[in-house]
Amino acid sequence: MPEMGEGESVQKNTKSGFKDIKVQSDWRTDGLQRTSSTSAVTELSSTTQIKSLETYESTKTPELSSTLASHDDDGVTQGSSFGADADDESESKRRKIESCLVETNMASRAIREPRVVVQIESEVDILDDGYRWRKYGQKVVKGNPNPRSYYKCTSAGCSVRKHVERASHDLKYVIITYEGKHNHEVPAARNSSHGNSTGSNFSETTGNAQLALAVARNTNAPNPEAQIQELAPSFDRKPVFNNDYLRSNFPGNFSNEMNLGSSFVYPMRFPPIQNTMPCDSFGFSNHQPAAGHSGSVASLVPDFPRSLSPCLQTAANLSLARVDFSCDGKPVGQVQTFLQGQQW
DNA sequence: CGTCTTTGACCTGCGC
DNA sequence: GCGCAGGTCAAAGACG
Repeated sequence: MPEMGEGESVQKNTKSGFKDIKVQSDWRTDGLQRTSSTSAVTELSSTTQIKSLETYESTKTPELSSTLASHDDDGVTQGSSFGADADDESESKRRKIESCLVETNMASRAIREPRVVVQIESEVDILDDGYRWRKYGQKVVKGNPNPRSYYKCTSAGCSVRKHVERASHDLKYVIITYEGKHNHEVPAARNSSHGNSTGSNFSETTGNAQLALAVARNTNAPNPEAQIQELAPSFDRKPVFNNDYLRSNFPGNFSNEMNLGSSFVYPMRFPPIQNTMPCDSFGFSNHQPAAGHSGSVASLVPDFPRSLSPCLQTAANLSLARVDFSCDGKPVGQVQTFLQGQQW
């Protein structure tokens, strides 16, 4: 299968010297076959499903986000396909899938597992996102010579899972897919199972990866409504930066409106750190304990773990596909339309 | 000893 | 029904 440029389903910023982080959130219907993001997006824009979506959009209900976000991520998840499968998908199949997007998603939203896909340029496969994970399996997936690792959150009662794999199209990238939502705080004593998470020793790429992971975190919720509700306070957390990491670099304020299913990609640039910038510059408040988030970019996004802050001194680009951050200030860098013609 | 990784086997869904 | 592929289980071993 031809490797497609990573570009469609997951926007990629290619500024030299910048690390790219892509986040793609998704709620999917269990068992629903999915097309690649690319195809799904394309199709949605021209089908009646869109109308339904738009209707929801007008009310800006959580359902909209979840529904729209349902465009797949499998193309991303499977590095080999990365959206390239779009051409391979039969029209009928795609339509079948699309037809399910709204109805099924709506009907089964409660049981749907939220999914967030993150593509990170990282030299290491094992990235610390603040939570503790237990590896429970590894599998070589078709089209990707690199094995996919499966992890579960080790916290009791937390069923969040993630799988990590190298993108077949570019080994520099790690694709992480999160499923589920953590029902607990970031472990206070974070001896991550993912090792190299001691903060300051992170490589640049690792650091960016951490950021991306954190971005992905909590962008998934069993119930979009619940998610949004949760996200709101999360953004208000006050960051405590022990290591002067990137806190002031964040280009804008994340508001309480984090719409998964955004049709935009926000390339977020992380210029050299400026330690003098107050946390409030990001719109963070103090109502959240800093513990567990110190020295981290965690505060930039919901529940950002403290350990995720590494080395963003060097600039980084964040492309948050389908993760809508409403910023007081406009995102640094251009806002790219992810789903042309779609506005939700 | 507790935690985590490894890895082969098993389960399940889907397409033919 | 069969085979394939993805996902999960669980025993065994490694490690601190």
